[in-house]
Amino acid sequence: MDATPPSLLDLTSYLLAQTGRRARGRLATRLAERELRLWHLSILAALADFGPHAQRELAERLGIDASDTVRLLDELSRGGLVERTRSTTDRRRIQVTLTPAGQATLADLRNEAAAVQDEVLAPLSPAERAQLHQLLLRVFTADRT
Amino acid sequence: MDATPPSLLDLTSYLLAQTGRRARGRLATRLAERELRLWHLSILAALADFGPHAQRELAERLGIDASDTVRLLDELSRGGLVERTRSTTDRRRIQVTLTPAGQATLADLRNEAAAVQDEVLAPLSPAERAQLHQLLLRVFTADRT
DNA sequence: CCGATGTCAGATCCACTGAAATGA
DNA sequence: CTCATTTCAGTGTATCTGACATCG
Repeated sequence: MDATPPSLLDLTSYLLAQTGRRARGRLATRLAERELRLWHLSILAALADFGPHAQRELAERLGIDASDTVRLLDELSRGGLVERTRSTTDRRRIQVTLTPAGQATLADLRNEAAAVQDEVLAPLSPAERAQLHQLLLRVFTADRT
Repeated sequence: MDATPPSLLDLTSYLLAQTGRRARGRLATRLAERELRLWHLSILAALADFGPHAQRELAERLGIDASDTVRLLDELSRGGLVERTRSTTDRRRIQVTLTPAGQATLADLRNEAAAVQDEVLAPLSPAERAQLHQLLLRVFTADRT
């Protein structure tokens, strides 16, 4: 009596939304144990991958509202994971850099994410997971208008 | 300067969450023009696929909180899309049935959903879409604990 | 046990302020 | 050189959603 309506299962977009929601939820739960949320992970990853950013650049890259970025960085810097230093050339800008502690937690969080992924994708073989990944990647990148 | 961090793109769960969020958002936008939301579609679909439900059954089947179900049904019945009738055998239960108007809008919403899906999955060939659908379906059904 | 109401936390979005840079 | 405009960080807030707690 808890079967999902077949007409919804026929919609790929429904499956996408639901499975995405679950993956999101599971990862969020794990991050919550460290008092972090998904955006924190995204920010740390962006800093690790691309080096220091101005706050505005971070917001733009990740598609977060600038005002929310401020608050997320407040939390990260309170935990000592990032450092804010005012730019000398343009005193409006604030450069955000990843601290060693930030790098360490990022490595941790990546492990958590990998673990969640193993749970969620458990029913698929390694080859199928790779396939799914490639398909999603194409859908995702095409949509970056 | 707006590229997503590669270390996030490596996470299938990240792609899943993001593409899911977008699909969700797009569909929600379309439904909003009809003053409806995603859960409304789910409820109508469940009633069409499985016939009348008690409210509790609907909540369980769709994984919605029971308290939210009440409010969603309030809105649907205000629009004349569903009907609530108290069960004669168990007077605590309320049977929810789909009205003809509900069936009509459901058909409409399915078209909208199909259109959104075409947008989102545009970069994939028909064969690839089918592949993606199958993979997601397995992930989804396995997770119905 | 079921339907219904109230409420709370999280996320997203939007408007605004003040400081600093830029350009006519 | 001055004034208007734009850019940036930061604050405040409205809204929506999902989850929970409780009541009849």
